[in-house]
Amino acid sequence: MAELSAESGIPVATIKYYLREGLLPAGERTSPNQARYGEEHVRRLKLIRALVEVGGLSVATVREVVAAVDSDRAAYNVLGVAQRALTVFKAEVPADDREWAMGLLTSIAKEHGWKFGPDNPAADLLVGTLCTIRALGHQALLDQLGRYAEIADRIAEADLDTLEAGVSMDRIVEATVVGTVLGDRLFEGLRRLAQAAETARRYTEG
Amino acid sequence: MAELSAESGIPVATIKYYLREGLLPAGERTSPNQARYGEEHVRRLKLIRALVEVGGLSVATVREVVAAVDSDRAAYNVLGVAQRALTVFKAEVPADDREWAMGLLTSIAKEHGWKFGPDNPAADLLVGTLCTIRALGHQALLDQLGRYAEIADRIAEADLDTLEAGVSMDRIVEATVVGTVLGDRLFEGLRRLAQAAETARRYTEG
DNA sequence: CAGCATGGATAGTGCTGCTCTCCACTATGG
DNA sequence: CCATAGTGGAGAGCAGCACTATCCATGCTG
Repeated sequence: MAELSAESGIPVATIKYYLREGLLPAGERTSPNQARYGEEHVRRLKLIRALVEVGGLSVATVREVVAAVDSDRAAYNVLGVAQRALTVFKAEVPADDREWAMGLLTSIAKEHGWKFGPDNPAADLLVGTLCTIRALGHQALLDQLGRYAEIADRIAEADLDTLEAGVSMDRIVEATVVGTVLGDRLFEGLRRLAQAAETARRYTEG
Repeated sequence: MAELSAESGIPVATIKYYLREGLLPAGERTSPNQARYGEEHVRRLKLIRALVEVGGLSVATVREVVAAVDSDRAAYNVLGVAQRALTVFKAEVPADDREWAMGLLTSIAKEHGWKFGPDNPAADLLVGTLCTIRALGHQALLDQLGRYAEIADRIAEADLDTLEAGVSMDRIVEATVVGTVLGDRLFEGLRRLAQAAETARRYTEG
């Protein structure tokens, strides 16, 4: 275990904590008080740290995510499982606001051929966010929703191409998770830089 | 204050806490133990809750953000101030990894005409995220970076159009903050739905 | 066989975001 | 004029989270 700690740079106490919390599978036992840890444990630890430090996920969420990574090796519907664990909207909004947002979202979805059930967490996030934006009175942002949706289609294409491109089947689940969590952060950063550049482009010669 | 609490749905104790923490400006005093709160206080409370609950910001970050909203009414360089408060990457990466990521980012930035200083928080976020993705061995995601950057340019255009469209000058700072924080969440949701749709499109008839 | 490391369990720590209690004071209804 | 309830303000308290430290029986190692 000291070796695993040295390799990953994570304190032994923290590794024990992750073991307890079920984020990291137990090592292969060689005796009642000895266990062997392999490459996959190092890999898993890196994934955990990435999700926690970069992705900002809670330990509880990471547990769900790695459970999905471990169980659903059928790759089929991976995205759904990952999304269910990763996307949550906790604040609550009035029912009639929800209805309005749902209507808006449904019309957008129809335009883009998106389908979702009533319990879809991404739809829930969107409905909540839309309501919040409206409550704050930023109509202009809502007016652009269609345009943003169009761009989202572009991104999704790129996302799926990424998965198809270079990922072996036994890592596709992990790639999906990384692509979702780190992909969000990546895009956040790119958007910020692009915003700054666009601002400069528009207002610099003034 | 009871009135303010009723109007906003936030407990009095919490409002006091926000006052103490400097998120909410003090009300107009009418006597040593009485103050009047106006429309702008309700508005500010809504903003705080939106940033905390939907945006997931910490109280400390919200303090910085509202400080920016209050001070920099010159609209000029608002984005920079908002970005500085909103974008942080805390995990650390080895110096040579950083260098590699910086090189990659610089070449992308050159292609897109993006400019940034060495202390730019968005660049920092990107460098850290790129290093993490590489450490996890997801090369495919890095290969798509140029494509993502292109899409980021599209989004930034939409973002700036949003600001120019319907926002009066005295709210442009708030609109920037909302557009950044809630805009990220909004886009997250759209991306998820689009991903699900794209997945269905590609793999359904199988 | 001495001594240190191991897996495992339990308790403790520091931080965050409230929440509760107390206080001196004052607006207000009777 | 006075009892009551509500106010702004300050301090302590509390629950949850992500660790971190301590302890222990065991067993491997020089």
